[in-house]
Amino acid sequence: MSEERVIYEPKAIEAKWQQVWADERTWEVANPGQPGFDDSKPKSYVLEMLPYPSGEPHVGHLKCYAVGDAIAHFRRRHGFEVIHPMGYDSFGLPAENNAIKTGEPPQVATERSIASFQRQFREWGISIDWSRELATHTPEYYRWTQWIFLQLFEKGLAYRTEAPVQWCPKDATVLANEQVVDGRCERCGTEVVQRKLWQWFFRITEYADRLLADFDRLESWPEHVITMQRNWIGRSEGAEVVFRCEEPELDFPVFTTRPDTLFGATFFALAPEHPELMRLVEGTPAEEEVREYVNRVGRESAEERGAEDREKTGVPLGRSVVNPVNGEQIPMFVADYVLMEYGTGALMAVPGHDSRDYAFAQKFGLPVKRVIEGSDPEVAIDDEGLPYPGDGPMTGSGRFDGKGNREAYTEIVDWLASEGRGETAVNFRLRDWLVSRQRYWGAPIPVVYCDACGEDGTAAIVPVPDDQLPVELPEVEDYAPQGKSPLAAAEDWVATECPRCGGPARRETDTMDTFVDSSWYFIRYLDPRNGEAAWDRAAAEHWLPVDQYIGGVEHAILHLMYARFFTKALADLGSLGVQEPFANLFTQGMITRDGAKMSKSRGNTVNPGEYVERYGADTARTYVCFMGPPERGGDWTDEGVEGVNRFLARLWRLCAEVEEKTVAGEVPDGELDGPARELRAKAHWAIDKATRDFQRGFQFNTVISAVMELVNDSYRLKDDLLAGRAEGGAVLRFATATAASLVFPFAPHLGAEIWERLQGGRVWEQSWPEADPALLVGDTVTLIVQVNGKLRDRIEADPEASKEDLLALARASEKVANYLDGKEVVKEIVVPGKLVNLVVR
RNA sequence: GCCGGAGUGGCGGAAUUGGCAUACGCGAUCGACUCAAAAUCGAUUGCCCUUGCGGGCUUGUGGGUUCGAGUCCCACCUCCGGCACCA
Repeated sequence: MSEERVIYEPKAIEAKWQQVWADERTWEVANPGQPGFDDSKPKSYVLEMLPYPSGEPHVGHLKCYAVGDAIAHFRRRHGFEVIHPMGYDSFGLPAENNAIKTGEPPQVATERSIASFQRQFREWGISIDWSRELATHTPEYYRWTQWIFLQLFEKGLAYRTEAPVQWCPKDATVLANEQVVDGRCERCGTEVVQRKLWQWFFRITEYADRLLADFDRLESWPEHVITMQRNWIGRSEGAEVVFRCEEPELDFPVFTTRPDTLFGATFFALAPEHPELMRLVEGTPAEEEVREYVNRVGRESAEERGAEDREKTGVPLGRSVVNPVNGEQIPMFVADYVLMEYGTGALMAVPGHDSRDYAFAQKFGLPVKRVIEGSDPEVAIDDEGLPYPGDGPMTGSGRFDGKGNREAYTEIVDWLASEGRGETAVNFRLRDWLVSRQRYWGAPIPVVYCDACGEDGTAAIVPVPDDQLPVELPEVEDYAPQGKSPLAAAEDWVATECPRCGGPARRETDTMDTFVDSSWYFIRYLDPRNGEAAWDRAAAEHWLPVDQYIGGVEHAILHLMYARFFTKALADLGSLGVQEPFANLFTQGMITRDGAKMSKSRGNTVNPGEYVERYGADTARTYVCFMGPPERGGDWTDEGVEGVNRFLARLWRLCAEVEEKTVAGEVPDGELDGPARELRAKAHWAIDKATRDFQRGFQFNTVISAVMELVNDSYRLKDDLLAGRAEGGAVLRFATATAASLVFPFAPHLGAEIWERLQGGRVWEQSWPEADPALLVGDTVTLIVQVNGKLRDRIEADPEASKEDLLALARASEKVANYLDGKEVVKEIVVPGKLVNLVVR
């Protein structure tokens, strides 16, 4: 090279290696029993959440796959057989909304977007096993989504019922509870309204306890994700207690976490949606007012009703129930602070010890009764110190008076249980998963309705038999929902034959929530071309669970909980041998720009393709890993990208010079001195640091900074090394190749190229380098000398020096002597190899 | 309100077990190269006082433990995320 300038041109390097990986199918792995299966290696399943293909990949995708790919490479080079597949979560609303707007069929836009993702994943050099690629919108895939649905149906885990559900008027579909955020549709932000509709549900509530208990089976999940799921499931222990209404004769069970306050119940409230409500008031003077109230509440949005400082409202029913602990008649109300979705839709109100009941009692002039001694000034409103939510001795509670409320709690429940009027109970906030959608672009729910097979004028639900799957999406003209699924318009498709009796029947026209598709894709990757079964049991057995899952924290509740539920249900069905799908979870933080979340409307989006074009994929990938700890967010800056590009270019130029001026060969592992000794030690330090930080929670930012230090030192020492003996050149070559080897998981093209030039062969076939522990100990250590805890001198010392030697060294320091002058040393602290602290008076 | 997480230079961040605070990168300043610029290479860069030598201060705030605290304990402030009339 000599005078000619060496320029880092990533385009050529990247194209070269991408071609190698494609031609040689480098990242493909075989299943047990297939040719090429390597049973000598332990397996590792590294998986990033599959992308939703809408438009072009954005910078969040780049980060997710850059992080996952680094992990995959690291594991491969630690001797693992790594399975690292990719697919597309390709059903869903955006493609359909686009279709409504433009008339372009959703499959066309979806497949165009998939092509763009495929191209960019290849341009980014992500090490994907392309032989396992899948897309959830293809009949080959959703055939098995439908099969799983039917398995759940047979087991009673999928069911159809009429229930009040959240309806998004804009998207004209129902939503799962999890998809309603602050009373608004998660996707479009429209306020949702409640409707009573016939819908399909998955019985996830049956798994609530196991979803909680099995957090213990996970190896490593971020604590906050577990906490969020735990809160979402919302398990409360308490009691179910029956309050009897004598006129009309009806039993009203309630759930309470405070059976110890039963003697303080002074009224009783029902949710406006309570099924027995109208029966209670029919033909009474209260009927009119109650009906109006219920209608008014029904018109309100979930957001209005859930508003924080909302004043309590309600209407007396003119009826009463009997408190089972003391026989008192207490008045009944309908009140909208009672939620039909939680507990039994009815509650016993204890205004003395619950602030909401207290507020209601105040408004309606109802009695407030103290049954537990004590006061909490933080919440107490009145002079009596009520309401009081805390613990204390019982009062006003008959024979329980004087006992601690915790003790009374158990006794009251036992007593009610013996009388058959109550029992301990557990309640969950978690609701069953509403999976039907009145939309086009999803997997059809594979059932038909047959009048002939039904009874009492209701049609029978008949599952579509396995050999008739998939139930393929029909083509339609108009994708716009009309309050019912657009599939309903495909009349030829809807009209079918009953698989049971052969008579005329109608297909279900709802499709499945796309979260159903993504709840099992990680299993399909293991056997993606299987036309006979959803997966081969042996393949699933071998690869599962996912050893490392990587994705955005926004899926902490929805996707991750649904996938856990599916895994457990499929295990119960005998189709899987694991209880948890994802042993380790890593959630990457969001990249912002100018301190704000990227959005088209704000105009602060980053198109990764542009940066890949300008600086190369290696720079873009390394940058997102270097910005900060990957689990945290970070702000994208062009200067930062340039800095990383500068570093890679610097490494590239170093390689060029080393290639020209040194010869390939082993590093002398014997005695070295001077810069050769120093740089060899630095290389081993970098190996050690990079390896530990990689393992310690994927701290890629410091892994990369260690490689930067190695490159910086190589520059600093290279002229000396090249001018000196041959060993110097060998060490420089070793240091440069080591830098390439360590940076490979982030910048795979450059890493591969430099390794090939300097050492020959494929870097990904090399074991991850190991630091020689003997070289990690320096020739000297810097002894910190403190006087009264303040740094006064640094002295180079022998790492093996004894405490006495170190003390003598410290006392011999002139700088230290100034501070000891005329003072008495009262204490000497010596930490061998580190510091001496002299305490003087 | 409840439950998490975080506060370190001009900026992103580092600091492994309680032991050199500010690694690495960005930005800035200066120098070399150049007619010049860019690129590159090298140097400097926490704050304050000081011509210099040198000294003092510094990890959101206040206290504590310790020979020694960014790190541990107590109280508080601020920001971010999640949940929120859940009986």
